[in-house]
Amino acid sequence: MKLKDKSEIRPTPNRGGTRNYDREGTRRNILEIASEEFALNGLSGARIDEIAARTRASKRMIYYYFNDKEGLYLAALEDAYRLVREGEAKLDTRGLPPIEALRKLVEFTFDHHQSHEEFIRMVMIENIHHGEYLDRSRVIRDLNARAIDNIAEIYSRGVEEGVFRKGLDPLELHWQVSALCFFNVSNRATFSKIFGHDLSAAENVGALRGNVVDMVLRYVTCNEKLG
Amino acid sequence: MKLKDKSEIRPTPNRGGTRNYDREGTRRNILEIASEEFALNGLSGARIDEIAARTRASKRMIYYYFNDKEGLYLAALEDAYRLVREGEAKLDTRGLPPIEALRKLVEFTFDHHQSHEEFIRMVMIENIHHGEYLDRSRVIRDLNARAIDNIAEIYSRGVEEGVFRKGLDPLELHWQVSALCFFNVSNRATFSKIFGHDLSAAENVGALRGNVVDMVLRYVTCNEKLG
DNA sequence: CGCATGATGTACGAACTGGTTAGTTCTGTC
DNA sequence: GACAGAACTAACCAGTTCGTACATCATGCG
Repeated sequence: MKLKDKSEIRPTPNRGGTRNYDREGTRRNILEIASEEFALNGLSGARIDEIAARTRASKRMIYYYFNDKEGLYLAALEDAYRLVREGEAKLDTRGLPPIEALRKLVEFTFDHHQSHEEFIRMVMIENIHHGEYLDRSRVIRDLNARAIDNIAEIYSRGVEEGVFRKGLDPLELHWQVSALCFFNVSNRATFSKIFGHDLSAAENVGALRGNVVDMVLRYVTCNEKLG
Repeated sequence: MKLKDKSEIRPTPNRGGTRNYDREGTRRNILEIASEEFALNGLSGARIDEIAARTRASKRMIYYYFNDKEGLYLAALEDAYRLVREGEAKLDTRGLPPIEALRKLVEFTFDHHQSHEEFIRMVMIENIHHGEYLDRSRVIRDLNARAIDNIAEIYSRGVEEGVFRKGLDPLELHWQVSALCFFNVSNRATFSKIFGHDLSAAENVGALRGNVVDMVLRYVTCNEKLG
């Protein structure tokens, strides 16, 4: 391993005047293009030359900022997680009654997955790699650790109030919601081609969304609470 | 270098006058190794040289039988689909009352996915490629066309008998079951690493399986029919 | 037998790809 | 305004990778 960026050892003397070319801008530009390419083509499928060509910077800059291809991939993966988790933080279910809170959470999760296909693809790609890069990233694990807090809180509130069944595992619940929201985006290509009917298409996705919510609510609520 | 002694070389009775050593055997051997490599590394990640090295045959034979890398990948994809669909054909729910039939179908689907990780990975990989190879394969589409018949039949029977709710779309139902069974395998790596708890591990998978069945049944059945 | 034909191995090469070398341009500082 | 060092580039390099040309071998048939 080589010397880490000296820029980190000596923070950029950025005070006052508009500093240098555009360190952060270049880095971001590279990262954005790289994210697109990795999400589209996978780790081994993406080409450094292609990324460099589409960048405002040069190929050498990629190695300058990210060391190697894997470093760039990891940065893209971290960025993808960061982006969606930041988006998720916008969901606020406090104050809502448990059933409404859960409904809102499922709808939000569904929509959020739906509108972040690039993230879904990165997660798929990372799973193909057995999560080995996620493993190397403390950042990502920290980022996700609390992804379950929300649903856990809603569930325990619902149990307290007697509207949710006892004995469910919040982690499993989170898992089930994720499954129903993730698959829709991840397997859209094969599913729609096989059945000749695209459930994730704009005109059908609403029905599916409603049924996913329905499925989760029927699963969690006590029977007599639902019509 | 394997000059098999001639006693071994007598497999297929070559009709039509053309002779052969073990045409079908060689083909299968290549295909099996290739399937492993593609499932493990993806289309761009897999290496023809590596596949050839692990094969009993030579690299030349791969091109002889499969033309190019994409041809080999497509053959591996088709084979993966063929294998699981053949396995699925073993499920027989005729005669069972609808609720039991659906339970059996979900359990079977869950287990089947669980025990065919290689297939799941191929489907993931194919989705990464936007289903473009599946698109080229009439074989696969034909193979899958009736994958939905079973659940559709069970559902309509259940509605007739008054135990299932009316108005659900069998295709959507199939989709929901698939989601709950697929995700478990496909996202195992990232999910378990993030939450430090592997829901798909042998000791936990039973609980999850039961809850998936439960979720589907609660969704489909009329309320008063379930405890 | 010997020739046509299909099956197989060996060796090689053109193009590609990740990564590096060597050098240039810009900027703040003294 | 000389200097140090950061930001940046073009050209290159070494190893890889898909694919092929060609020789070879086995067998059936005339």
